Amino acid sequence: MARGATAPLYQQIADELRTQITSRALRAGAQLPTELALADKHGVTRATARQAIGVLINEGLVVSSRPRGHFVRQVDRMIYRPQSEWRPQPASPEMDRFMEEQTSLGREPSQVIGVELVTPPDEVARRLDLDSDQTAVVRRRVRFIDGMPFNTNDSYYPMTLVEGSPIMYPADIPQGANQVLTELGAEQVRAIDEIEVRMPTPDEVHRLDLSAGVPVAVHRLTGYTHDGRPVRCTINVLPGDRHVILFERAKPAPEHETDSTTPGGEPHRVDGSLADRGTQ
Amino acid sequence: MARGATAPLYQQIADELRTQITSRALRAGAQLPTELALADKHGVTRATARQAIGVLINEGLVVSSRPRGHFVRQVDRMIYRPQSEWRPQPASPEMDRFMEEQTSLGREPSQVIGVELVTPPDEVARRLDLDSDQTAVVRRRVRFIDGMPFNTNDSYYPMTLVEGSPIMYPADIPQGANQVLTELGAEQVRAIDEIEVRMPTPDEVHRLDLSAGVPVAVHRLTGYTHDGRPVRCTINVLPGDRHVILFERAKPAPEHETDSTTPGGEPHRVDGSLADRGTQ
DNA sequence: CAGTGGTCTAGACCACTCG
DNA sequence: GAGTGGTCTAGACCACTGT
Repeated sequence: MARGATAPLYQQIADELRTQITSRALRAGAQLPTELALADKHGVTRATARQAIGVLINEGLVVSSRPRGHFVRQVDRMIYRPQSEWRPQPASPEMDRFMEEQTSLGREPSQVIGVELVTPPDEVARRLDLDSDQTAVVRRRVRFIDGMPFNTNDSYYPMTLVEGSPIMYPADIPQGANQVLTELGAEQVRAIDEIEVRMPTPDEVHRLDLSAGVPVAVHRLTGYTHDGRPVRCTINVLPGDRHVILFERAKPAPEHETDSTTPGGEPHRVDGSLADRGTQ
Repeated sequence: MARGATAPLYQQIADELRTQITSRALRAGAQLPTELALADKHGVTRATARQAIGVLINEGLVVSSRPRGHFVRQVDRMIYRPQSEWRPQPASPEMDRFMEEQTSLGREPSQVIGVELVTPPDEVARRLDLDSDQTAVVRRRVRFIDGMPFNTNDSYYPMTLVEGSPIMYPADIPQGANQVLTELGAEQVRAIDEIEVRMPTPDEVHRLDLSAGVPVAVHRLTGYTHDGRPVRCTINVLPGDRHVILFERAKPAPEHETDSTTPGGEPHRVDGSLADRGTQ
């Protein structure tokens, strides 16, 4: 870079537009110059102007609203709080600050799409300790807010555990699935949350109505009973432009102190039996 | 879809290649057909074949290694565990299963890039309860694994708090920054983790050597003392193809039970003073 | 130096929406 | 019907890497 060589034309154009967007000269929702206007202004063909806009689209800064034009993306994220299943109210006053305003706008119940009996995908079977021939019950739903798809939510339960319970039926469970598990003698008292970040699959793009340049967070939740038996595995797909994931933590009771400045500590390579490998 | 209209040619080609990749007919690391070969095979021009490959690149499935060709992306994620600052060892046996193998491969200490005095960006000032004219100390680092940049880590502290302490100097802190805070009478006992997902900025692409189609998770950690004073704000940028974020949780001591099946509960719109708004 | 991908031009036609 | 973006062609030249 900057070694005498000049950047490609489309990058220069993209850089100029990006600067206008990040500096708010072009505000969220504003229309960009048309491809022809951009091409004229910079003395290039429309294809090159288009390539510049394509860069910004893939960065998630710009959306195309055909055939009206290109517009600066508007983002409006909602708080997603995995801990709310056990702690509906935040435990700390600090947490309240993150949630103090407009916490109740546009709520709609999530919609149960259906219940299926399946041989679970590998990633689920491993987490539920199921053999490849054992079946699981999956409740699939898509959550909507203001009529827009917001996230998907697939909860898997071992078939042997939930057979005959309300979990098997595609209706809302008024008392909540966790309460049903407790009544089945399999109260979920611990959980592990995994969060992975990637670009969506075409199927996810379709189900969640995602536009280009929007990554997703995949939140996998595995719930365990007191004696360490996995009883449920939930896979949530959260569009990146619609969510902030929030956790709150407290320092555990002191035994021996071990501190590190860097959160995350030393990374561990994911090669174990529970890890997903290969291409995405 | 499928309403008589046929998909664009480049989409058809992209679909065919994607199927080969997800079915492992084309394995991670394998080379794709050259653009010319693809064009010939499908009777289109090179530009169209190129457009098809571009789709897969932006989905993160394919990388270009110029001028050798295009290859199926190889992903290898490491575990990132925010809780390890307080709990170096997992609390539950289930957690061990996620970390049982090759936990120590390729470790290298993170590298302290520098310490600066700055007026913190808005997102940090809000979280640290600083006025816009108060300064903060920021320790910037990039973590490397096997010589590759792995994530960035910027920790901000209120200047008035850490003045004169080892936190001000760009050397490693053997006892850890948390211990220094404790010695300063500001022990961090609670924390809030925020995780946001988006495409990287050009600067992040450069610093982390990201290729196209790789989103990032932004992990913001705010640490609080016993009396609720924020004492540090860390912003980590984690490339999506290199990390899985892991949390473990236990059900809090029972008071009144309130269960919900859906983790995340009802989303809350992020409009508060701590939220970041607008474009990305 | 052969072969790859990266950039760019100069056209063309289409589908859709808005006035 | 005018104007927008979406798709596609048929070329051209360049930069870089491996042999």
